[in-house]
Amino acid sequence: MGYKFATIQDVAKVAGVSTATVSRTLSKPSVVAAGTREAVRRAVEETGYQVNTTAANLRLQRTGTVIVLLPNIANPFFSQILAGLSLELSDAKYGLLVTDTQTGPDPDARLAEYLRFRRADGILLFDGTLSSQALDIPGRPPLVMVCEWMERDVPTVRVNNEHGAEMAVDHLVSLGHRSIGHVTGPEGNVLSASRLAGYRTAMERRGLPVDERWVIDGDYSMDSGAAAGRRWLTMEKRPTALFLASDEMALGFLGVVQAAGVSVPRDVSIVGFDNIEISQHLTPALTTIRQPRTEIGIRAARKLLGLIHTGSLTGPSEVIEVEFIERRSAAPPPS
Amino acid sequence: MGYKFATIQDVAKVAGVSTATVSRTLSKPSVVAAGTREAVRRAVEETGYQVNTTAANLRLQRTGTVIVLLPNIANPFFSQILAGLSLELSDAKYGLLVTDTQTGPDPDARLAEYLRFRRADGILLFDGTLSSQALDIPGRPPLVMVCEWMERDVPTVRVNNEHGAEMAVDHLVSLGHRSIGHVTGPEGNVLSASRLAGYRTAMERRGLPVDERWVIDGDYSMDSGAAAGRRWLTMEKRPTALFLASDEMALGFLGVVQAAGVSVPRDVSIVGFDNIEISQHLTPALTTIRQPRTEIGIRAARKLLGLIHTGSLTGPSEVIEVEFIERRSAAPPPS
DNA sequence: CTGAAAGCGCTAACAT
DNA sequence: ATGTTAGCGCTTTCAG
Repeated sequence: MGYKFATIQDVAKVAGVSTATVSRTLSKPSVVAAGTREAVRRAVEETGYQVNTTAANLRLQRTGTVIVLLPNIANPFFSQILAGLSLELSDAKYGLLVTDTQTGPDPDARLAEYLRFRRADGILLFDGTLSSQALDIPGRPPLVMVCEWMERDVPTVRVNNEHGAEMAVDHLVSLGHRSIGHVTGPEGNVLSASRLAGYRTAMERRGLPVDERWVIDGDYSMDSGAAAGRRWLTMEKRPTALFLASDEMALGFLGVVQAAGVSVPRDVSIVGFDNIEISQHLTPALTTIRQPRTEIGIRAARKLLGLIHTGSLTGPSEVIEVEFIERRSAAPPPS
Repeated sequence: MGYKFATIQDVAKVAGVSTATVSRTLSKPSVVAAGTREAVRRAVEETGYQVNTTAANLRLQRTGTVIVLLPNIANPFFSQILAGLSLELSDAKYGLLVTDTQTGPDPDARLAEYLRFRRADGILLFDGTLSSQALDIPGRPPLVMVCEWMERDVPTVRVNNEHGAEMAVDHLVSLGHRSIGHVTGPEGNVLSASRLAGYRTAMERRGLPVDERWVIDGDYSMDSGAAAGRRWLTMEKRPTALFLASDEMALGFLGVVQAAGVSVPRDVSIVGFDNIEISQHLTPALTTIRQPRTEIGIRAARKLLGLIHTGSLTGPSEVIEVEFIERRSAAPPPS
C-alpha cells in the first residue's frame, strides 16, 4: 500500500508528449511516428509504467473477465477443462472468474446474483440445472453452455455422448456379449439421457433385447457404482457385461465385485465413460470412452470469445468427438 | 451489447436525491434518513440498478480480485482447495482469478507478467518453485503461500507434513513392522523433504534402522508409484511395509504389485498421504493421512483477506493438522 | 501525426 | 442529513 504506480500521465510527461499519444503508441503503434514511438517506449521503460486495466475497462465499457459457473469446483472432472479455458482466455487477456453453483442459493439466483455485482463480458456455464428463463436477463452477456445443454437456442460445446455409448456397447457385443447392462447417470440429466439412448440404440441395432432389470440407476458417483455392484451380485440372471455411464461408477463397481471374489474381466466385463486419470492404473485397467477435456475447454473459450467479439447471444453448437480406449476390463464372456 | 445499464445518476434522478446520497444509502445506510433511504431503495428497484464494480474499483484504487497461482490447474488436489477459497472470497465480494504457472514462462516471469497487466489486491501462491527475489516487486500486493513455503518471511498456510509422516510410520510399527520403506515425493520439494524427515524421525524414535535401499525416489505421480512397485518386486530383501508420500503413488504401487499376484495387506502393507477421493474405494481401501483441503482453502483465503485489510505484507504462518485414517491396506506383517 | 478535452460510473471530502 | 464537486486512469473523438 502507499506505493504509487506510474500512470500514463507520468509517461507522457517524461516522453514530452500528450497522454493520447502514449495511449496510441501502446494500442495502435502504427499510427504514431517512429521517433515518437521510440521516445514513448523509453519513457515507459524509465517509469516502469503498467497499464491500469481497471481504468481501461471502465473507459471501454467492459470488464475483461469471464465468469465460469461450475456445479462443483471440487470435482476433478472440471479441473482439466479449466486448464484449457485458462490457456485460451489468458492469451486473449481475459481473466477467469471461477465460482460454483453448489454453495449458496439455486443456480438461477446464483447466476443473477453474480451478474448483479460483477459484470462479466461472458459466461461459461457448466450447470445443466439452470432454468431456461434465468437467461432472460436484460443486458446479459453472451453465454456458452459446456458439456450440458438445454431446450433453447444457447450456443453449446459438448461431447458426442450417444456415439460414445454406442462404441462402448458395440465393443462388448463384438466380444460376444449378449446380455449387457447399463448403469445410468442421474435422472433428468441430458448427459445421462443421451448415454442411455446410445446404449439402447446400439443394443437395438445389434438385435439384442434390453432387460429393464439390467438398467440400474446411478448418479455418476463411486458410491452409486458400488451400489450397482451390490445389486449386480444379487441378481439371479446377471448380465455378463456392463456399460457404466462414468468411470467413477466403474471404480465403485469394481471395488465391490472384486471384494466379493468376482474376477474382472473373467467373470464380468465393464466399460466406463470419461477416462479419468486413475482408469489406466486400475487392476484391470479400465476400458472406457475418453472425453478430450482440455480441448473442450479450449473450444468453449474460443466460442465465447467469438460471441463477445461479435456481440451476439446465439450461435451454432459444437459437438466434440469422443474416443474409444481399449484396456483390460472387457473380455469375451465366460463360456 | 447496446443495452444500457442504469447508473447511479439514473437512480438519483428517480429518487430525487443526489448521487452521493444514493451511494451512501448503498454503502452506509445508517447515515441517511429513513425516508430518503426508502425512496432510494424504491428507485433502485424501479431502475434495476446494479453497481458497476469496475467504476467503484477505479475510484477505490483496488481491483476486487485475488489471483490464484497454481502449478497446474488440472491437478485435482487443488480443486477442493479452490472450492474453499471460492467460498470465503466470494463472501468477501472478491473475485477469484485462477491461472497456472505451468503453461508459459517460468513462475517468476509468470507472476511478474500477471501483476503487470492485471493488478490484484492479493495473491495466493501454490507454487514452491518461485524464487525468493520474484517477490521483490515494488508495490506488489500481499501474498500468502499455500501448502508450500520458502526461506523467507512470507505468510504461509500449510499442513503438518512431518507429523503426518510420523503417524503413518507409527501405525505400521505398532502393527509389528520393522522393515518399513518410503517412496518419496519429487526431489528439492519442501513437502517431500518434510515427509521424508517425518519418516526418518519416526523410524529413529522407534529404534528402527533405515536401509537406504528402502527409500525409493518418486514424484507423487501414479507412474512413479508403479515404478516403485516394480522396484519393490525385484528387491531380494523386501520391506514388509511402505509409507508412500502420496495416495496417487500408493495407487500406482498397488496396481503393479497386485498384478504380480501380491496381496495387500497380507504380503505387504502400505500407507499413503492425502486422502484423495478414490482412496476409500480401492480394494483394499487405502490407509492414509488426510489433508483437510477445504479448510486449507478457507484458512488461506482468510489470511489473505486479513493482510489486504491491514495492508501488511508479512505475518505469521499457520500449520493445519492432518488426520490419520485407518482403512484396510495395512495389517501385521506376514509371519 | 499529435494534442486538448470530455467522460466512463463511482465515492469521499467538503460544504451547507 | 444531504448536495456539490473533484478526480480515480484511461481512451477517443475532434481539431489542428
